[in-house]
Amino acid sequence: MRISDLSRLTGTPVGTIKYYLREGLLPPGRALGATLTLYGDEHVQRLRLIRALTARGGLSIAATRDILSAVDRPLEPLDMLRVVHYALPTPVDAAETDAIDAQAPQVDDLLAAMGWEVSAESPHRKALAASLMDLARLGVELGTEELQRYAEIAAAAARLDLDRLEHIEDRLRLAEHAAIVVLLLEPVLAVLRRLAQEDESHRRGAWAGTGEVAGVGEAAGSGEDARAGEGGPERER
Amino acid sequence: MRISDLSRLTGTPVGTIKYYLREGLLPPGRALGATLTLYGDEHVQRLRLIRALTARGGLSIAATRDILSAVDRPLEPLDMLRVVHYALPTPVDAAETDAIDAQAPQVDDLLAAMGWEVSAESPHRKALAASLMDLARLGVELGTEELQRYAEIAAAAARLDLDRLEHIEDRLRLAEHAAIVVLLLEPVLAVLRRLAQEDESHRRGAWAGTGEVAGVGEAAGSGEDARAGEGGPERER
DNA sequence: GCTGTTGGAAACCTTCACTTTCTAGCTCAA
DNA sequence: TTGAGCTAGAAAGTGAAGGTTTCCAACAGC
Repeated sequence: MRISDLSRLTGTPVGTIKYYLREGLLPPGRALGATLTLYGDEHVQRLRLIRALTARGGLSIAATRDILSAVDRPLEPLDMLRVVHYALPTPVDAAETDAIDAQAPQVDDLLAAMGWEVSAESPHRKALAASLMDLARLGVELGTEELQRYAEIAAAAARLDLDRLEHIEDRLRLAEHAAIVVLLLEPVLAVLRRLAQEDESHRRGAWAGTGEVAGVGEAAGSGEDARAGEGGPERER
Repeated sequence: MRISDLSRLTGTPVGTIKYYLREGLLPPGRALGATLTLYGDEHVQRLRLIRALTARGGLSIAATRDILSAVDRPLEPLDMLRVVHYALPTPVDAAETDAIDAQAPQVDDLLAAMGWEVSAESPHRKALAASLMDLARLGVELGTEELQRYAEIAAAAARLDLDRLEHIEDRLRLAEHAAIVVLLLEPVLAVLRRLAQEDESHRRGAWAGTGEVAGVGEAAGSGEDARAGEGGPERER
């Protein structure tokens, strides 16, 4: 197919496709002449992956390129995961290294307590320390015990994640799936958590207090609504 | 304290503080003259919250403003959660409404199966549908059953989240904590999941095949003794 | 042959989150 | 009381990111 077909099939403007080609996110097609280059189904799939990683996953073009280039190398699953993990943006302010390092023991303790085997160089150690520092500064102390409970939840998610990969034989398909599972299931989990938060706060209606609602009418900025199906506290577990 | 003190205490440049004032993220200080305005501890705390939400949570200035303005209204916990949820960016391409709506039944089924009570207008319904659409297009079908397992994990997280809020009496503190718990615990959970993924893939070493590592860094800390099963949550399986 | 598409490069655009610059007034130590 | 150094507030500028537009010559396909 030609570039216009690719554009039509994926809903991506031709200009954008050219941009991705230029940036090396999308491999070049098969050039048949000065004005004709053909693309295949793999380009369609790749383009969808690019859009999902950038638009949904919020990855930058550079991070996406790193991850895609890793996906194209047939790595061991473990290496694949590491490459994907390392390519991920971990916003850690260089100016705050000291304050962040102060949280490192708590991270080490957690990993030890969970019995997790994690490379000493994993960027996620620092990322976790940075988040804990933020929380501490804001007066929110996550106790060891509570952190462990979240860690167990994360472990359960990770087991499900890896279950999805376990049966895949083909290396390249595995690599692509690893990237998808790691990166695109994260927004899924995040949104499920928010939905669950809403339900859970309905369930705990009693705790919500008695009051009628103050001035909620003008919800901030965007979409507002009246409280639709408000069930109230009559709900069992 | 004056603006320079505020700057020093939080590590935020004066210019940036002025910018936040201008954008309405930070309430104005107490003006004592044409060139002297005093700020208090609440400004320090607010500034830290702004930095955490933007730098760590990745929120835009506009979303942060929405959330902060909600935090300043003493709402019911339930309303607070809703306002925070609604202010969140949910990247849903308007051009794809049709394809997204096609996934709505699956979302409804999930909510019904989980017994979750969620407002019909919740933006997260569409957000979830959009993610499922992406995954489907990429050839990753999340079966109902598997989706439910993730949903249970999310529910467990949500229960922990709300546990943190339950005992808070003061409305304004509660509002702030709700925002923190919803928004800043998300990166924590995400990073814990990644750490757990690494551990889990080590655990499944057999599946990883035999191979030595291609080109990527040091082998992950192999000879560690730290995996004491003590104290911490014992792993089953 | 005529109309429309393509490849490739370069210039351009928009948004975001700050930064810089400027003016004029004020504070405070010497 | 003087002058070096804040300070408020507005306006303009910056740099990165992620495209988008504009060209043009070379085809493609009817």
